[in-house]
Amino acid sequence: MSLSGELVDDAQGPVSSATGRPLTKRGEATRRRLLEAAELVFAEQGYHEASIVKITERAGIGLGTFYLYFDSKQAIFEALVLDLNRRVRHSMSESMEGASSRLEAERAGFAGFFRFTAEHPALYRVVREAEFVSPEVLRLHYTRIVEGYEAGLRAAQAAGDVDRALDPQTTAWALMGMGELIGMRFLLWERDADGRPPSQLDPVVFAGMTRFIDNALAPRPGATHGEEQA
Amino acid sequence: MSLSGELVDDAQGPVSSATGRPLTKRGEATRRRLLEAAELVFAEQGYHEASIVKITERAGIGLGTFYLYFDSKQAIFEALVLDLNRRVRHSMSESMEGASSRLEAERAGFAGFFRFTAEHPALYRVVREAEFVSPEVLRLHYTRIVEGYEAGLRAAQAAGDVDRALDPQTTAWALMGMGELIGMRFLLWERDADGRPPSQLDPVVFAGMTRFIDNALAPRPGATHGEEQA
Amino acid sequence: MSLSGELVDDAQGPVSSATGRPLTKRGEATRRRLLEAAELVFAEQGYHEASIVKITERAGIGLGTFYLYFDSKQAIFEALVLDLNRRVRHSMSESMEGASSRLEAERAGFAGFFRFTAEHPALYRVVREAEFVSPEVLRLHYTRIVEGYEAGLRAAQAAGDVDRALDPQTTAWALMGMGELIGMRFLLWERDADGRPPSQLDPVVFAGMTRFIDNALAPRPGATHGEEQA
Amino acid sequence: MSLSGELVDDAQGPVSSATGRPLTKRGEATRRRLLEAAELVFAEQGYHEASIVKITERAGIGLGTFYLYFDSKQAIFEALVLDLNRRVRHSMSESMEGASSRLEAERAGFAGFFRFTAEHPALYRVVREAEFVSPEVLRLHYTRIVEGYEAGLRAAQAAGDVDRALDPQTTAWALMGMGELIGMRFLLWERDADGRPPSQLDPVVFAGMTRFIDNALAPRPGATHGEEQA
DNA sequence: AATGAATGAGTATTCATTCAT
DNA sequence: GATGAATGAATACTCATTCAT
Repeated sequence: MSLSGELVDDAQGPVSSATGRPLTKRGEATRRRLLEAAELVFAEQGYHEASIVKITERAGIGLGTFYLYFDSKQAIFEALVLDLNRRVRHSMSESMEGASSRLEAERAGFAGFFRFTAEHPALYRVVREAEFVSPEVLRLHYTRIVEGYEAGLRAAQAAGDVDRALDPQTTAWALMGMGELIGMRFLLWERDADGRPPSQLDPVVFAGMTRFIDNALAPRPGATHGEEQA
Repeated sequence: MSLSGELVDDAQGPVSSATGRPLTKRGEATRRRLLEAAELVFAEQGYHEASIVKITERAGIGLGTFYLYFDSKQAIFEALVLDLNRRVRHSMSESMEGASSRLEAERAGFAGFFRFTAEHPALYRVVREAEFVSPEVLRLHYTRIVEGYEAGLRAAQAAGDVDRALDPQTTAWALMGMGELIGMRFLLWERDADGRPPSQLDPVVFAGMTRFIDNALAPRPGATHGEEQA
Repeated sequence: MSLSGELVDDAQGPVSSATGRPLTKRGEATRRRLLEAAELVFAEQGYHEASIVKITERAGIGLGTFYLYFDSKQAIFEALVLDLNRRVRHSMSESMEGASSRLEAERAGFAGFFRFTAEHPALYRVVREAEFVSPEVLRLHYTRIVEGYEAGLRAAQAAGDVDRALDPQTTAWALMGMGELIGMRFLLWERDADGRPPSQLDPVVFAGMTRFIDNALAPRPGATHGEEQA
Repeated sequence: MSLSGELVDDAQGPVSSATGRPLTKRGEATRRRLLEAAELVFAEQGYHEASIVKITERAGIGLGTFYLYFDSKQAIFEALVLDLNRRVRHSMSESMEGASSRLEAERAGFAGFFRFTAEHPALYRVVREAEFVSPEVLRLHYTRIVEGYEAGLRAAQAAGDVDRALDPQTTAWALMGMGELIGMRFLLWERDADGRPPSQLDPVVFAGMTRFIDNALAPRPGATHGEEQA
């Protein structure tokens, strides 16, 4: 009911909301402009303050045109969350490429996450409001990111790079939570002398976080093999 | 603009919103009923779906009466967040009393946080929506909790119970984020076979989290004295 | 689904659409003004062209107030049809009082029907559009009137005043149809030299119709006893 | 204002709505498909719920193409009413052919009318809604049918087959009204055990109606020659 | 101290019609 | 001849807030 239509991730490319037909090149461009405008408007005003009129004005298209591409306000919101999710994960894996070690990769992933957060404050605000607008899509968002962490952790544990006594799922969610609140506090709330948001995390904070994560994940000499689990 | 009136925490007790006079005993009770109804309604429906009519009906009070106690919908929302914040911190310090060690206390604090979260899902939902409704009060909420963590961490570092290389502020926000997402994922999203939410954290998860925190905070043999800081 | 709420005919008096409570005297008056405005607006513009704003402006009350009394545009429409139905039947039975014979009463009933039609062209237009807006209420309208005719016919047949070979139900619907189209053609479509609608049926037409009905209903010498009936 | 363009009955065959030129054979077919689709859509949804998109989709034709054949939604509606009117009158005269007497013909005409009504419920719904969409075309519809009745009645009166005291015009409208309401009640509202509409009038009803008409029209021994008129 | 009738600004959504291709 | 993307005017309905009682 809540998810308008299915949650399929545009596997075969976007289609017209009215006719169900695949979009022409012109249509594709219009849809993209709507999504970009929506990102800005939702980020600035939040879901409820945002309005279709504001979005279409920002996109420079007619009001009615909106409904050729999205069924409803909720529908574009969900499409936007999924779109941002895809992009943040892309940003994270890009950062991780070429890392020399597991831990290095984990760190790089975080850096990618923070970079994206700083560049797209929308992601943050939009996702938090999703809790009430579209719980399913919110879960999808978190779960997809967490699954990436979790897979990395399991591999690192197998390789002996990460403490085997840690529960990978719990740990993955813990890392997700850390990233979220630290991004919120030190990127989104912070303002420099000119009142402008920082473009990257303060080095002290980043170092502190790295230390924290390194400590938490490092294999412990005493612990032999994950016997605490379950 | 956003904070209706000041954010003072009712230091001298609540006053009539209309006359500014302190409340009589009867008025006090009416105000309390409104806050309790608001907690339920906001938790179930979220800020925007909630309405003054729903709150007053739930409280068994006339619509007009509402404005004798609160200036606006936003005002009762802010009062509610502050109230919940006071109570969750109370729950945490209660849990920490009688802890034998610093680390023990930290763990107990987390347990108190999760207990409160499980018992008051309202806190969680209400706080997440506060981002858009009243950013100031949201910051106050997080900051107050984090300050507690941070003070504890500094003391523990001084006593040598916690790794001195960790930045206390960063670490405190990291812990807050962990608690928030783990509470969300494993308390609020989880459902047992009967579709009912769990009343406490799954032991595996709690153990995994404890291990994670213990690892992260434990003093490292190699590190001598916080020289990595800034 | 179509009938908003139930079709009960305000047996215990109208209630607030919002709270479900019975109306105060002031509320009662407001509701009456809305119904009167609705009769005019629906009659002039038809259901679809009519709008809540037009109705409330005509009634001289605020837009939002409308929804204190009716759940929707359809709801006031249905209430109006039922109200008009009650009144036309009242007008008909009033006309029939004191008729010296069965046939006389039947004729008087028709006269009452036409009088009401001439005074309330709304009835006619509103009812015809009801076919699409609220089929149930339309059926109720016709059925209630027809039942009156039918009961009269049965009694008259028993008394030997009406041809016993006639099927009372079919005959009742035939009479209803006659009345409707003759009212439409000779009252609602007709205009005098000044372009004004007539306030009563042209005597030629009324006489023609009376002759037609008298012929149709009069007991036939040849027919012995309603053996044609089902 | 209401009649889009003139009400001429396509006397010289349909023309392009855009160029005003007569249609090619291909164009003719497209126009016909549009009218057929319109009959279905208007009948199922009524005028206002119907939309050009629904009609063109049903016709398997591009949206823009519609305006090559009709100026507006109202224009196709009017064309449709006129088309149905032509066909119902055709159906009626077909039925009347070969009737042995005037009264027989009258009865056969009714049978034809009901047959058409049962087969084209569209006629009924579309016509009733026409009251608000296009009053002129509605009048044309009724008037054309009534004129047929009236002519027949005059001839029958001249031949002494019908009571000369009846006013032919009034009687014709009375018959029209009877047919309409009886068709509505016993064809369109009726459903058999399987919920399907009947394909013809119930014999009891038809017999009852025949008796009613026969009574009404039969020459009365007492009445000499229409002296009651005016 | 309490009430609830009245208000009207604000918003999502629909659809007939146009026009560039 | 045919198409369908784009348009924006129009409308039902909600709800925080006021105020007379």
